[in-house]
Amino acid sequence: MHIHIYLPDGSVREMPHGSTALEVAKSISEGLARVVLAAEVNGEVWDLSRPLPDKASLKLLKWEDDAGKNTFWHSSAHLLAEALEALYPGVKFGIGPPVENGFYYDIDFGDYAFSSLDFEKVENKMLELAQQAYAYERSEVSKADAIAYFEQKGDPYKIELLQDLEDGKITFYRQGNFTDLCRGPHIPDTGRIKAVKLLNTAGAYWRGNEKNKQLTRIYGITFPNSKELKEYLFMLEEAKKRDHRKLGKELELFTFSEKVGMGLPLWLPKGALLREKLENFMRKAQIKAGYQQVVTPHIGSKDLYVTSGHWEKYGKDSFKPILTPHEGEEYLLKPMNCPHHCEIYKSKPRSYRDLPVRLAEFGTVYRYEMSGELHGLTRVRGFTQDDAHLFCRHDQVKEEFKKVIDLVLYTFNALGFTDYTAQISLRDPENREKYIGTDEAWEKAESAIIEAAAEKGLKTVTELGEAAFYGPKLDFMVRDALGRKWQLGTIQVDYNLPERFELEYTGSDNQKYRPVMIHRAPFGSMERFIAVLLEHCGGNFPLWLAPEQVAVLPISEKFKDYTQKVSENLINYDIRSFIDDRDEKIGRKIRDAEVKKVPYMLIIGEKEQENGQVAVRKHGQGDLGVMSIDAFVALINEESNKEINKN
RNA sequence: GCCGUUGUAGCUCAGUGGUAGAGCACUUCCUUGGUAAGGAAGAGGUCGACAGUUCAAUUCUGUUCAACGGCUCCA
Repeated sequence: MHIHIYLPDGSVREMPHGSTALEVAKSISEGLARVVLAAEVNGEVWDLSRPLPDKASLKLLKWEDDAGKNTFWHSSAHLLAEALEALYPGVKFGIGPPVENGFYYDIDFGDYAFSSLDFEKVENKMLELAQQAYAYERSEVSKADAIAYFEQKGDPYKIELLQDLEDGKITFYRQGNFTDLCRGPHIPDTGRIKAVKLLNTAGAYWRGNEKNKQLTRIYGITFPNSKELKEYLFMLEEAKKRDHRKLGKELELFTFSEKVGMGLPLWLPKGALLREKLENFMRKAQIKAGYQQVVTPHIGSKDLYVTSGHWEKYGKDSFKPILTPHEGEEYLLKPMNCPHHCEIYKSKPRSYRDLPVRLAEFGTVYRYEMSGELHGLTRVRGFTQDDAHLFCRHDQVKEEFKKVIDLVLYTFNALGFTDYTAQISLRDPENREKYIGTDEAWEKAESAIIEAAAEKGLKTVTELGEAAFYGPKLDFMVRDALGRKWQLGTIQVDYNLPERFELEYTGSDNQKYRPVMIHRAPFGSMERFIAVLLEHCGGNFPLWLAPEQVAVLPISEKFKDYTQKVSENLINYDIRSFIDDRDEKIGRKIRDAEVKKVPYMLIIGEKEQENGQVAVRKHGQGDLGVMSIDAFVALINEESNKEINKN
């Protein structure tokens, strides 16, 4: 009796009945058998030790495959649990899944405060257990037996998990002395794990619910060899160097002050200049796209937000209302610009001929974020949105949506973002009562977004249940230096606010109609965008954005007058520069300008003065030779123009 | 908000139950130097804040504030 196994290259292998994926690997080569971690059997990931069915399509998963890594890390989580059980008898186990970079296990340590000081001990224990090369053994158990096992062991979390599982589909995995409830699959044995590093600990609520007990989550990562671990740790160090909080301080872009308040960034001169450049870029693009700028106050009457529905839904996330001293009127620090813009729309009667009306504002908003949530510039309590609201007719929605996608892509392109994902967020079909608005309106909005994204050729992922309460949306997400995902640009359809504010326009038939509203912000917030941009370019801004474009470096004070002349020339051409006239050697001035990541340096000495030239040095590249001032100005202008207009 | 870690000079960080340290930055002086750190001197700290223990606390204990790593949330 033989079975037939189909391999990814199209070949078919004949194996004895009952053969496992590991045996298939061995039949190909011993080397392969040593590195294979798991098997994908008919699209499902399996242990290597399970007998294969006839006519199975088989893919052998190695470290290089994401599913292989996941299996490896999942097995590592079990190894961590085994080590913990050995070192801290009586600990209770939550869940221990693989994550993007490694794995974690949620542990109830009882009264013991587990901390990073314990890491080394646990790492050593893990390595010791790994060396025993215990096999991961799969067994099927009945629900009653499974519950009995954990009752006897005293693991209440596992019992809670078991309650939700269907009898007959429950499996245990055992390696060494440790048995865990687990769907699997796992790598063949612990011996594959050669390098172990625990990364950090964190509190995590059982099942992610704030009302439940908080467990200690231990994050770790493992590798099949120590070289890869070293490389990973090196990469982590490099990423830390790009952290926007570090670069923001070093490059003097922004700061925080306890006195001003947490989550409230202070923009230093260079950071403010950078923001201004980005705002001007967006303003110009928006004018081309037919937007009009408006300005609205930082506070608005509470009534405004009661009308918009935000008070009811997000009142707890706003700063508490401010009262006027005598009348006791209630005002909110504005958490949103849209209600204000609705009132601007209403300030005069609108005709169908006027639509779409596109109102834009760099609007600063204030939202209460929980203290533990604040994070550099990416999560703050006061921030400026590059906000705009488009009021249009139903038949214009899709077209407007597409134009906004164009604007977002133009922006990302100009700033060098190529690694982003577009997420379409739709309503949760199970929970329709969570949302404001009619089914009909929602269906129209959702199909408009899906069609617009498809026609623009966006690569998208669709998430059910991620929509805002008032409408579906399209978000653009990018990753920061440490791999964390951040939402930047957003486009949202809103059929709700026009209703609540009773917005109208007069149609060609002289009847009144409701416009549709589109909220959109290509940057999202200036703060978050700059944070991500800073990490993206590692502080080496494109020339057109660099707060300081040119450092003018005289070799000695003898060339003071000529240096001054060069500087005036640059100012005349709107090139941002500064003179370093300290009593230092030229090598020192160059070093300091390089560290500050100034794109260009001009070295001014006797030769340059005599010939009316400048010696040009480019950041990160070195000496470009001498040229006339005019030639340098042309070089700068050409480079900036090329950067902005690369679309 | 919750759990854990951290808090010493402008920055990066040593250190101690008995009057506080380094490097860089800063100030002054010397140096006038050609493509990534010239030399010397000086100034700078209520050791996050508030209590407690102690003859004595920056050090030990408690509380609090903030930052960091997560959880939860994100119009």
